[in-house]
Amino acid sequence: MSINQNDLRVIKTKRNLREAFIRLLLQKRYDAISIQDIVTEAQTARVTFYRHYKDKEQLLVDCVNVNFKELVERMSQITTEDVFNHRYQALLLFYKHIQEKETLYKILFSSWGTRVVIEQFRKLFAEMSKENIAEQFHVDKWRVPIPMDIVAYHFASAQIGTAIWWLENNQPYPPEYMAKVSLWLTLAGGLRLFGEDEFYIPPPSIPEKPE
Amino acid sequence: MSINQNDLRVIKTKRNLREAFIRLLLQKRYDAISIQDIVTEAQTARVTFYRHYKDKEQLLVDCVNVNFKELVERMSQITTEDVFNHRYQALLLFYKHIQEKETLYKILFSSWGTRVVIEQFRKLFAEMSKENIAEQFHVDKWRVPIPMDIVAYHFASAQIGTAIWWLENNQPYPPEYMAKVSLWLTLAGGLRLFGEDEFYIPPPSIPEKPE
DNA sequence: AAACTTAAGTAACAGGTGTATCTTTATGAG
DNA sequence: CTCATAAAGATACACCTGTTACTTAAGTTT
Repeated sequence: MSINQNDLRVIKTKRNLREAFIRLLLQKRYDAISIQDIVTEAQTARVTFYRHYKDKEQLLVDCVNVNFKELVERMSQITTEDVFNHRYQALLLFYKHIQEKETLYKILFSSWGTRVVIEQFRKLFAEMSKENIAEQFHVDKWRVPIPMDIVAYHFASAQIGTAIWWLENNQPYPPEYMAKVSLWLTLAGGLRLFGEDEFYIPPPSIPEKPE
Repeated sequence: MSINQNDLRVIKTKRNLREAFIRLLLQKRYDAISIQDIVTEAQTARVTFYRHYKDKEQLLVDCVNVNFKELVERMSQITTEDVFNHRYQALLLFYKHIQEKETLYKILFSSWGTRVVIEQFRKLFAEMSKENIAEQFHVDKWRVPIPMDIVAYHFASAQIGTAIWWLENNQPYPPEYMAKVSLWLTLAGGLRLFGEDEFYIPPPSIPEKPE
């Protein structure tokens, strides 16, 4: 029934399509690229495309994923005990990765249809944040009653937002600065903007979850 | 050349299309709705659609915008001097608005193509955050050297992320709780997760902006 | 109320999309 | 090496998209 992803022909075909797509993305906007364009560039039949991908978006997701394995791989090699430092290193790699693939990511982020990329980033960070925060929750004497999912989503989205700003404004600051700012905003929050004691907010208590 | 937006016929036609679209969205997925479907439902000609909207997405943006005017209107009527409380009230209205239009927004958020909505939300919050933060920056004795744009994007994205989580998880908590959590995470950040003094991070100094 | 302006409707077209059927050919298991 | 298997290629189809040229009719203006 379904296609054997280990078949040499499949691997070749998919790589072919990905590479053709990337080549086209360097030439024209995402929306302006038709499936026909992609298969022509990849020198294959249109039907073949549909055998592997539901639509153009799925091909993009595949491209982004392949690229991401690299980033995830790098992040997994960070060797620090310090959670704070770990988070900083991860963010730094994140920004450096975007910088390294500047041309590609600029294109990816610039056209609307490609918010796919954002979604992938979000998932990655949400996963990462979840782990970090989970640890903290265990050793945490405060036991802040906020569901971890919310925290993960909140932090991940915040970091992605900052990164998008950076990209859309042509990277006015170096990755080191961005990682530091992003981390600082996430951890210290706006608290300092308001003065520390003046606006102290007690952690909200968790309400009954209705069935 | 361009179409007179005040012409009664135009107003009628556009409202017609919006309403037809919303009706269809309650029946099937965004992707599954064709322009043909919309104009059939609206009892108008396909060409008419294209006279007013570039594509399906632009119609959606219009729908979202119309809905948003309401929210923005409500937010503008908050009458508190206290910045913290103002922000809480705004977030509360935000969550209540989503809750009020639950069915619609669930559909809007559920399908990928409709991340348009997120984009609109993001803009709204970025604008709001900017204003609030701008004020704070003026009276702030700390003078934290982080560009306001970054701060706005960071906070806005964080809040949107939290809201999406809430929607995607079928609103397990009441709006009051969500507004409080969202605000607490934004302002107090994860600082408390790590213990306050232990991980104190000095605000990053601003680097030279390269020409 | 009549005349003018301009939006809506009709019809047609060149592309693109996604799917089904059948043939050819590359791959990998024995 | 050979053969069964399954992926790639060729062709055709119904439907959708975005656009143009032209006609009809609703609305605005005087």
